[in-house]
Amino acid sequence: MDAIDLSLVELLRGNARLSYAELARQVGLSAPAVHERVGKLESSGVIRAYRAEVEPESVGLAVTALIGIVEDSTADTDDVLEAFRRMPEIESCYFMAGVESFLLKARVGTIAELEQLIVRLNRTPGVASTRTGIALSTKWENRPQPIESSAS
Amino acid sequence: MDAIDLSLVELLRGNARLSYAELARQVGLSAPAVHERVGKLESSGVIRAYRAEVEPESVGLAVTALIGIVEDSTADTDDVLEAFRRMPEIESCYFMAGVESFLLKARVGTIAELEQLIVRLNRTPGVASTRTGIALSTKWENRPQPIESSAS
DNA sequence: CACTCTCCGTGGATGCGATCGACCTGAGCC
DNA sequence: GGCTCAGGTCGATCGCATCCACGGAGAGTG
Repeated sequence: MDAIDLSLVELLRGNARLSYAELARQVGLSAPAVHERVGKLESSGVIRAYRAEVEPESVGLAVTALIGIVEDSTADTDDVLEAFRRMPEIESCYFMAGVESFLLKARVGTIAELEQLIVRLNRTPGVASTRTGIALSTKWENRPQPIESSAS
Repeated sequence: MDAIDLSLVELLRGNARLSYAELARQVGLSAPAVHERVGKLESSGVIRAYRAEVEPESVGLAVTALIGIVEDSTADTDDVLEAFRRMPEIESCYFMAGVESFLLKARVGTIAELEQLIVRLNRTPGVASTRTGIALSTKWENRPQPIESSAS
């Protein structure tokens, strides 16, 4: 991870569909050199995936909710996680410090579907309680932040 | 937005670097047809961006926090938003129902930087109080969910 | 110092993909 | 029927991705 790798990561965070030739121009190397560097960034796990960012409403996901989860005393955290993993509505899952062990971000089409999701969450073994907040609007999400030069 | 558009969106959510030729093979159209459809999806705002998803630690962002914001009675929500927008650490910003008007997801390098961010947030005009939860680990994030056939 | 090994690059060649323009076809409408 | 338009296909051209052979800088070693 030198300065050029950081530039490549930053460029691809801004636009994942840039061609290798274009990346090469931006960082001042040849296209094959860039190709190899990006390949290494991918296989070393620095770059995890390339994703199109989609307006959720236009694919029928109008409701966004953030849900805190309190585990009960019998909970096996791995089992709880596995149960969450099987619920496709849960887009993100953070393991938190504090009373609420997890914070989930879920997207569903309707409030009725959200209700069903919450019921399922509360029925999940190991879950003591849930606390749901509804997002009225998403001002922005996953905004890439400029990278400073300090990494492994 | 017909079924083919939905397939294209889903394919690109899974891998934003697929070539038009490959997309064309997957959906059973010619490459120019796919090119035109994707272009329309982009300009109509369904596809907002293409982003590389990066392991945060490897770009020096080891600390993730979720911060609830309570506005005070004098707050102008637009001004508060604008102030948040100028803080690059804030990756996502949701406007919420409930006592806490906003929920922010922030990423910083160190706990000390998080402390500074929280101080800045509390000093922001219109902000009455903040409540911060620290993510010990991110189990997953922005997982694309399979699309059902029902959209505009 | 000179040798060598390795890493990381460059340049050239080649086949595939992006992209443009010409043309085709079916639906809706007068 | 005949027009028009949206949305395809096909073919051609050019740029890009990708493979390969080669070269130079720096570290370790006699």
